[in-house]
Amino acid sequence: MINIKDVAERAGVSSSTVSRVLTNKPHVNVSSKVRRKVTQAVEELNYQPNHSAQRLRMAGTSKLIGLVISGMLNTHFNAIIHGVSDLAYTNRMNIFLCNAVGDVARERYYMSHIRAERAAGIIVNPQDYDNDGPYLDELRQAGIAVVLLDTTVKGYTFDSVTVDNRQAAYQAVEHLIQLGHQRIGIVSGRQTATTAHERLEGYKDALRNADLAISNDLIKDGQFKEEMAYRATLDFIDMPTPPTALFVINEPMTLGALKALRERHIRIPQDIAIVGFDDTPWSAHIYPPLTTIAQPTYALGREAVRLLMRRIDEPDAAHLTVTLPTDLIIRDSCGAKKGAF
Amino acid sequence: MINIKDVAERAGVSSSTVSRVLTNKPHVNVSSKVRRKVTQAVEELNYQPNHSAQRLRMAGTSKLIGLVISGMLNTHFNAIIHGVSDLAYTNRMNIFLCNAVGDVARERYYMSHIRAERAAGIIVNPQDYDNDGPYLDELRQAGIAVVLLDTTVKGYTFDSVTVDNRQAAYQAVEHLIQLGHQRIGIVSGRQTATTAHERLEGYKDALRNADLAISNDLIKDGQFKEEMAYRATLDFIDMPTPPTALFVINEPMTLGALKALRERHIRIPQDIAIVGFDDTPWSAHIYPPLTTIAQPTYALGREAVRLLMRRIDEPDAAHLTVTLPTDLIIRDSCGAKKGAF
DNA sequence: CTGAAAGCGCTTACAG
DNA sequence: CTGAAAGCGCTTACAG
Repeated sequence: MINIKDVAERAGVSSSTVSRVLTNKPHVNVSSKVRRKVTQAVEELNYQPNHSAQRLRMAGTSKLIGLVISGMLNTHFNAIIHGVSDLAYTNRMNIFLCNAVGDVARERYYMSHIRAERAAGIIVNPQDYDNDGPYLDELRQAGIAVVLLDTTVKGYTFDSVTVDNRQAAYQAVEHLIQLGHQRIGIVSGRQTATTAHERLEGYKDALRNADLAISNDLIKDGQFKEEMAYRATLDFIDMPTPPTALFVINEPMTLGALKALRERHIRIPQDIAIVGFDDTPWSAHIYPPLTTIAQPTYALGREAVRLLMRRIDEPDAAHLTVTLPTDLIIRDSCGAKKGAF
Repeated sequence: MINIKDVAERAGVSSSTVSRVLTNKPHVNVSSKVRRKVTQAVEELNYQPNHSAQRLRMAGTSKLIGLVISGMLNTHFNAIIHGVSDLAYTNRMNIFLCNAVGDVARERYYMSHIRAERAAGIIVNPQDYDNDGPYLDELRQAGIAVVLLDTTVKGYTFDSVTVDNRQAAYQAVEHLIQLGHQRIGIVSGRQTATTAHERLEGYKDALRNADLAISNDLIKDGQFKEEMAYRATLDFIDMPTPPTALFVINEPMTLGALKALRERHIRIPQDIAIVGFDDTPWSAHIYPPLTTIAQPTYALGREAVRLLMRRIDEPDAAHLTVTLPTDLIIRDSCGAKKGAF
């Protein structure tokens, strides 16, 4: 592996000079003759500066960012990664992808890795509202910019990018109520995630607002997982008086609910209406086309990077929360297009 | 940001000693008293060794791997990333995620970044069969282990993990032929990707084997993109004698084809049968449920890491190609379940 | 068992 | 305009 000294030797200059032409700063002058010799040597040797050495030398100018997400099997996060990677590329920042897979210990491991790498920043979808705060604050203390994605964290304020989950859920459930549903079940997620908590609150708001009772029988925890939602849905079906509509608060769980309904030959929306959360390219093609809350996923990813760049530039700027709009996409699974119940 | 010297000072030892207890190598001895003092100081100061410095010092022992994929909006790659990230985590390797987005220049940028980071290895889905070889060989010369994913590269041999694309395509098209189809269109991809090339060859094999003519009218390039496939499908529909069946060779393009068919109210499979490539959790829920070739995506990701670890350990081992099996999942879009034409 | 010293590959004041 | 030297934070022979 060739280094700056090799280049210097080949070009017949000092390594200081090589560095100068390569870093190419506005106010340092190098004669064009020397510049040419160096450039040529770099090309001939196919020299590539060692980023580790550069980072070591220039502490605090890292071009690395950590992206910690809680799962890959979810179009929501996939699209966020897409948005993050695009704007990161524009800024020539490089991404450590950290897939926590819903495992808090693994999330912690990744956080410490990001610190050990002296990344400039971290974009994270915290999994543990109650306990992640101190860990993230530690990163911040260590000079790493922190931006939260989707969820927030107890006791600490960070820049964050999210949607109004409560309002979005309210809108979804209100829509079902307007279609005449009175018994609406919700397949919710881990309440340690603020997204799940807020979506559940939005569900309750909508019921309250319509003077409908809030019944614990109609609230089931699918833990954001397909399999758990599958079982929760079966439980709903097996109730003496099953709900006439279901609100399922993420994509994998919507798949689980659909699976359960299919197996039991429950017709959608005639027997049970469904509204999901998160739109995917497939949503329009399923049977029946899925009514769902769409999040601006790609934009969420981009905004996260934007906030991060700002925080890196101005570590002491006021904290910002960017809230992006959601969209209730009405298709057929809610029954709206076939008339109210 | 605190460093090893701070720890040494606090513990009242030299930084050599701190390093010794932290690296914790089998045959170096540190008295348990000193060990305790160091451990305590590390905890009190919440010290985290600087990975860049470690890498610089211990050249050739990087724990970083680059993962270069050609797109994020594709369940295939998402699941591969999942597999890669899981096994990487097991090996405590960390991932630079590089989303080339179908852009060769961006792919090249990422390759040079990975080299500049002195990563231990790179797992890459090369986009350009004709020209990527020399770039990847350069990485290899620089001591970076290379594993190819899905596609290969002209003129150079690397470890690679893939499926038998030609055979898989053959099976898909043969299935359509057995159902009575004689005019089978293919929505193919960039021929600079070996996957696309091989799938097209498999398509031709199946036609030839059934003594059916290979017509260029029935071969359209969707460039692996939804929008292009949408247009290609419209073109198919508008032919004087449209095909009675379509083979679409990846997920985004299948979405595009479905969209075109829906818009024109073409019934599947009665008017046109469809077989896709790549299974997703949604495939079973669409209307009609999609017949498709499923790839073992998660396993592909894991195998790629396995090959990479092997190559890192034994840089001069013989090159390996791991070929994983695909599965033709017969649902309804091919018409098999409703009887042959 | 422990410490002082060298060196990994860079960048950047400091001289000239 | 260019070079010699120091130093970023580590690890590891080398002494003792």
